[in-house]
Amino acid sequence: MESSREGCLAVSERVTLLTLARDLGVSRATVSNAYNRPDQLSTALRSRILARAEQLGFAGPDPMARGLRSGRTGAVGVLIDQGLSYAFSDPTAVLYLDGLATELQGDGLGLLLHAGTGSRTDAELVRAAAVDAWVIRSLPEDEPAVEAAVAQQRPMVVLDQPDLPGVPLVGIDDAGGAAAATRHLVDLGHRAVSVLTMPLRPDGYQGLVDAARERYATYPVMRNRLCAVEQTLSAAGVDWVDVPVVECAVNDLDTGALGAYELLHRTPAPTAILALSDQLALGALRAAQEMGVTVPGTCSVVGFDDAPGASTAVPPLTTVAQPLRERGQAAGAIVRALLAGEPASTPARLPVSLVLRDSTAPPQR
Amino acid sequence: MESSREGCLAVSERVTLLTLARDLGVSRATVSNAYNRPDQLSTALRSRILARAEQLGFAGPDPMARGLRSGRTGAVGVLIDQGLSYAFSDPTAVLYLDGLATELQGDGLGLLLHAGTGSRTDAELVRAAAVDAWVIRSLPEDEPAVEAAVAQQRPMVVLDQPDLPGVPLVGIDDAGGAAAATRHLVDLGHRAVSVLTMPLRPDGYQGLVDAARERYATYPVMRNRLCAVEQTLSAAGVDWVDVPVVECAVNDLDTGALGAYELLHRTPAPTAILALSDQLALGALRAAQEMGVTVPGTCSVVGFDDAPGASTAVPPLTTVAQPLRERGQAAGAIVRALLAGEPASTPARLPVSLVLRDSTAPPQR
DNA sequence: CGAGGTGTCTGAATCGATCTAGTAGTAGCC
DNA sequence: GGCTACTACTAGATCGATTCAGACACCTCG
Repeated sequence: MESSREGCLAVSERVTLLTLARDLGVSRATVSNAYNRPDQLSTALRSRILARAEQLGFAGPDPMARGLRSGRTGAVGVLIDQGLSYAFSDPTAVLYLDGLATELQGDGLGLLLHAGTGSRTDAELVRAAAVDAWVIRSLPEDEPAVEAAVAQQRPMVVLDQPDLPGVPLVGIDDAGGAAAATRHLVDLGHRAVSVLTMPLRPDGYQGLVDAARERYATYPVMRNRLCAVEQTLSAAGVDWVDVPVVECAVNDLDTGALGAYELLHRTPAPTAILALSDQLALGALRAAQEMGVTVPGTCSVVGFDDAPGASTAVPPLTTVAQPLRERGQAAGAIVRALLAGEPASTPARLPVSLVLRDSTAPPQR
Repeated sequence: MESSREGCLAVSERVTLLTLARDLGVSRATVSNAYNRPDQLSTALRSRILARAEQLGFAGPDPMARGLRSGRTGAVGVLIDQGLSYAFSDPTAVLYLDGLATELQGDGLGLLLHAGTGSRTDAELVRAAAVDAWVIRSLPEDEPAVEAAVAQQRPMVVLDQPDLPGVPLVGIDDAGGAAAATRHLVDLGHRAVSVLTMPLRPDGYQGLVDAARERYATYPVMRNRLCAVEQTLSAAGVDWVDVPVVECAVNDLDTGALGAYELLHRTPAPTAILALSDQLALGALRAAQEMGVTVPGTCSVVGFDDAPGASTAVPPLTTVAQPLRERGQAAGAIVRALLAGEPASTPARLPVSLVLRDSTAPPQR
């Protein structure tokens, strides 16, 4: 018998498995088993251990030590772009996170959020993060934080972009969706189409996009969608050099409105604006309203995502619908599979569908 | 010299500090220093180590082991209620998280999100989470996950509720705000006031609140606000038993509308609805509109929070403004201080202010 | 009676780093 | 030469658990 006099709550030392074991005169292994393998000891001893642990203020095995030994932390790293404020303000991002969290919660996994804003320090944070797996959504191809995550050699899933070799990707048929939206406008008779795009590079650029910038965009999703738009328009006899493309530095309503102003002020005025996200499309609706441009009378507007808000916009937005929450769940399911040691059943790209509402119509003559 | 033949990328074994040290013929301490204390070794050796590490695919010291030894993980646990989907859909919660993240990002801390939904398994997750500190927002007093977090004996900060002994709390003057809003209605001449409240207990109850439920609410913030409303109305000569209070099971627009329907259908009809959150107030606006009740003509509506959306509502909402993002930042600052070993400078409750807009007016005669 | 089982519990190795104290080696200085 | 000062690096203890291979007692069955 050693010092520990009676059951007083000693303020001094930290209580560990060892402390508890000594106090009770059993081995560390037994105390560990009391927590992790109830079948390995008598229920009597187990409850004695648990009771004493409670008395001494022992909150259970140290998560860090346990993690080191067993190789699991119970956290999945989530890499988002632009910082949390942006991620939370983008409804499509919220739905993704929600789907992901829902899927992982069942396995007792929490989400460790980290931003990838292009800075070196982000990469440092990622390098130092103790997670079981990484889920990355919509980051540019050359993001340092992504490289840091890849270097950790842990299970990993990417949503949308970037496309990393050997890493399962959950994505949609971007080209198909963009083509369908474009074709819809073409079929209505539009030829003076303008395009509003999300960032092509994370450099804060706002304004008209030239061919070089388009070709060397580091966000492959936007590259693919733009490319599909170009092809579809070309096939309809519209020369791509005559199609103004404005890049919005931020994917939100205000910036979308800003970009739309620029497009609507050009001559000849566009008869249709094809926005590559609903946030931008909603911004375009607002800009049009403020400029007295009727939609779809004077100018049609098409979005992409079918985010919440698209259907209740005025007018309701014609857009390319994609399964937003389901994508998050799909990513979560792959993470679970990978952590369970199963091979990732990389799903095909999820299908999209054009939803026709009231923001598009044939051009006025 | 041992096996490791040349610089080939051995697929087989995991590379650790030790592997690398052996490979280079230096000690583990030196390799560790190459990463953590560049000043402790010659730059020549350091770059040799780093180069070789890159070759062997060593991504830096294992975060878990480092965490065990140094007692830091670089993650702050965030406990939210109702699951992520809800947290992300509530704009006040998003602003809080944004402020918190902003404040912590600088110190290289990530956010580990966990939900406290009242279930035992949540508590297990919390117990097993490797974090440096906990930040809790708006959970009931008897939440098991909270107890689990407290038991960990780590630095901790609470936002709004619950009020835990010895734990710094960032909050606002709830009673003052509620009293101001009530007084405003009273001063306008309202006597038939109805109240719409957020959950008093996390049991999903929806409907009229009786005295017992009000008294034994496990969400102290709502308890306090209701209490202030009661006192202010009593002082104005309105008997509290005549004031219908409807509890909404979820703090969102739809549920707020539901609650408002119930209130507006009662006789005598209220001349004013005091909603204890802006989400509920916005729901009330919608319900009123759908019922053909004009606001503020037939019925005034007051909110609480000044959330985004309050000022652009139709009509713009009179509400109690509180510094939403700043609260998150304040919580983050306290966490940083605690982690730095400084004592928490518990701030006084942050001030609120009544913002008068167009949703309130004197009652029609 | 001995072989085999079962239920409990222990000892010691191990996870992969950090950190303190300390050893060489070199240089400066009187 | 002898002393201090400084740089560059190392050995070994340590963080707090998990886990596997037994040890021991007791029971059962042929």
